[in-house]
Amino acid sequence: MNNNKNKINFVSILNQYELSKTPFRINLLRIFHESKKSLSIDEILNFTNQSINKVTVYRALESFEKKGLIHQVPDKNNLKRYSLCTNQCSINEHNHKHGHFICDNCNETFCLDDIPNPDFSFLKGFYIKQLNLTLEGLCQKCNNY
Amino acid sequence: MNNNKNKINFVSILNQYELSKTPFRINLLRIFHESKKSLSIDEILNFTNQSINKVTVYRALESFEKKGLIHQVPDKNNLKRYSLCTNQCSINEHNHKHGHFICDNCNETFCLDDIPNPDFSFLKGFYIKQLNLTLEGLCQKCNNY
DNA sequence: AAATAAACGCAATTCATTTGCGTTTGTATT
DNA sequence: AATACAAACGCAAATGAATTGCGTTTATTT
Repeated sequence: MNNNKNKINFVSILNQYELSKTPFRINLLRIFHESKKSLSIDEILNFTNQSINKVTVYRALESFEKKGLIHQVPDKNNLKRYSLCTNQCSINEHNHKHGHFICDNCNETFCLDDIPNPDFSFLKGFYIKQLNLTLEGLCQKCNNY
Repeated sequence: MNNNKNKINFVSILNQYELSKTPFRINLLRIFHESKKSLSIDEILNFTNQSINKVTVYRALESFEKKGLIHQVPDKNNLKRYSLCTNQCSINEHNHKHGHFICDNCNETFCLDDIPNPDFSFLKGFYIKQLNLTLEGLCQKCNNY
C-alpha cells in the first residue's frame, strides 16, 4: 500500500459523502481511520500539530456528522467525541449497534464493533434507531492482563 | 401512605448514605424518587420552582453522586444528567447494568432497569465496572403506539 | 478562467459548570 | 439546651468548551 493509493481512497470517501476535499478534511478522515478509537477535539488537534484552528475542527466534525460519516459518542467529561461510522449511515438514518469501552485509568476509548445484539423485544412500541453501549472499567493494559 | 411516613423514609435514606438532611436535599431525593427518569439541572430547578440556587443543585448532585446515591447518565446535549442508583452503590463501587432510552422527538429519558445482560466474555482481560446502555429513537407516545 | 459556494482564521460571544468567600444552617459535643 | 465546628448555601465572578459573525482564502462548478 503506497501513500498515493491511500490518499485517493480518502478523497473518494469524501466524494461519496458529498464532503469537500480540503487538505485538512482529507487529513481528518485519515486520522479517524488510523486511530481505531473515538476522538475528542483536542486529540484531533494533537494529531495535526495544532496547525489548524480549533473552530475549523468543530465545523469539519459537524459536516462529517451531518453527512453520516462519523457519529458522536458519549464522553465521561461531557466533551464532544466522535467515532467513524462503521455501517453505511446517512443524514437521516444512523444505524449503530456500536459499543465503546472507556478505561477509568488511562481514559482511552475502545470501539467494540461486534457487540452481541441484546434482545430488546420487551420494549414494545419503542422504535430503536440507535444503540449506544458504553462500558466503563479497566482496559487490558491497566488491568495488568 | 401519608406524607409523614414518606418524609421519614427520605431522611433515613440520606442517613444511610451519610448525606446531610437539609430541606432542599430531602426534597431533591423526593424529586428523584417521584420522577422515574433521569434529570438535568434545569429539570430539577423546575420541580423546585426556582426557589433554590443553581449552584446549590450542582453541589447537592455532586455529594449524592460521591456517596453513590445517584449516577451520571449520558445526555444528547452534553448536559449533566443524573439517575437514581437502583442497586446498592458506594463511593468506590458503582455497579450498574443500567439502560436508558432517549426519545429523539420529546427528549424524554426512560430508565430501563431490566435490560438483558449481554455476553461480554469476548472482552478478555477487560474489567467491566459499569455498563451504560443508551438507546435512541422514538418512545411509545411519539411512535404513535 | 470567471463566478459561486464553502471552508477557514480570528475575535468575540454564549452557556453550562466551577470556584471563592462571607453567611446561614445542620450536626456533634458538652 | 447551649456552644463549637463543619457543611450547605447564595451571590458574584471565573472558567472553559462550543458557537457565531465576518472578512478572507480556497474549493467547486460552469
